[in-house]
Amino acid sequence: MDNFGEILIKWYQDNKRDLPWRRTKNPYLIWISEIILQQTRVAQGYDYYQRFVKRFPDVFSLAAADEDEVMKYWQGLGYYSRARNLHAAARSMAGAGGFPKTYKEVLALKGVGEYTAAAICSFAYGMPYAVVDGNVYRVLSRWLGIETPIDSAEGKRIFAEVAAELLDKAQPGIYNQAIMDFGALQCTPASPNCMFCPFVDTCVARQKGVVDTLPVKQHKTKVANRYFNYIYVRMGAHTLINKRTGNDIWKNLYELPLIETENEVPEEKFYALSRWREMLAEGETPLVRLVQKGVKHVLSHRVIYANFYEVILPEDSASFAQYQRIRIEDLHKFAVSRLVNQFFSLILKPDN
DNA sequence: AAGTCGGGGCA
DNA sequence: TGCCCAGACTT
Repeated sequence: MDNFGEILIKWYQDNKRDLPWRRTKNPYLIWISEIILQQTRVAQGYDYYQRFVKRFPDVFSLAAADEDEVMKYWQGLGYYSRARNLHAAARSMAGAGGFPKTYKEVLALKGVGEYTAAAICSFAYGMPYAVVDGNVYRVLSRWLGIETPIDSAEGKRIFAEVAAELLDKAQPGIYNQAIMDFGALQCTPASPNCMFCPFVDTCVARQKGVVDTLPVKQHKTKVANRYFNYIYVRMGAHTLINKRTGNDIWKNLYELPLIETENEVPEEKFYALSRWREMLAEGETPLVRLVQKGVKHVLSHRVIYANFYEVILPEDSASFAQYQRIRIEDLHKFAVSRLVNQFFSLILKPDN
């Protein structure tokens, strides 16, 4: 036992996790799991997978669903373009008769890039395509001592070539699962378990003492602030919502009427905002109060500071005419961001 | 090539 | 706090 793949697969047999999407060769189920797990830890995506495939057991049931319902099943998971693309791809596949059988066709599905296509085709069809994900970058950069940045064109090329060369072409599915589990469980980003690693004697990074510095990433995301002022309108038993449609965060999720500002707007100045005045019908002076102030919502490259105002208007008010009017008790049926959802949790409690 | 898109877990 | 996670898409 002297080559990388054999040692890796031996480690995998002793340490692998028992995961539901590993118990099937159904390309649809594998596809769903791979999309859910993009930039998402297994622990975070696990329950979403179970609920999703129970409701949408095949490509036709997913294709037949409304996008709003698909988004609701994705609520809270993040990167919502995954859900939109998943649904669009399902409709495309249903129209074509089912899940595609070739790498080229799989790669052409919306939301499926080189990593996901390799994963699906190796796991479901046994095709010899090597996955290159965050785990693979880490494991290979350390074992081989590759210092080329993984987010450069040259780095992507080099790692793809090395990964393809190391792939066990007789059992590509097992090998791909093995290298990813090895990265997730053994060769972890922080404090990897080098003491009990089967590659401890051949790992270049270990020999050079640079395990902590690999893989190299050249680009760091800068974080910008945004300021949201949400308006919770109460008109008797009704409230108002809106679907986000622009090319922005939370596209196709619902939210309350929103006024975004360049800077933090203190309560005294909120009432003078022109956009706020324009939302009101002529002559209406609603009862307004600031319910939640300065809620900090952290995303990967944005920090949102949100204020939540409550506005009380008569049941037959003509204000906020451009928004969708729904019963307050139906709020839970719409897919919303974590930020909006935490506000709903607060206001829907009986003691508020 | 760089920017954008969520949310959560970890040291 | 900063970094990372079974990445893909747009500009």
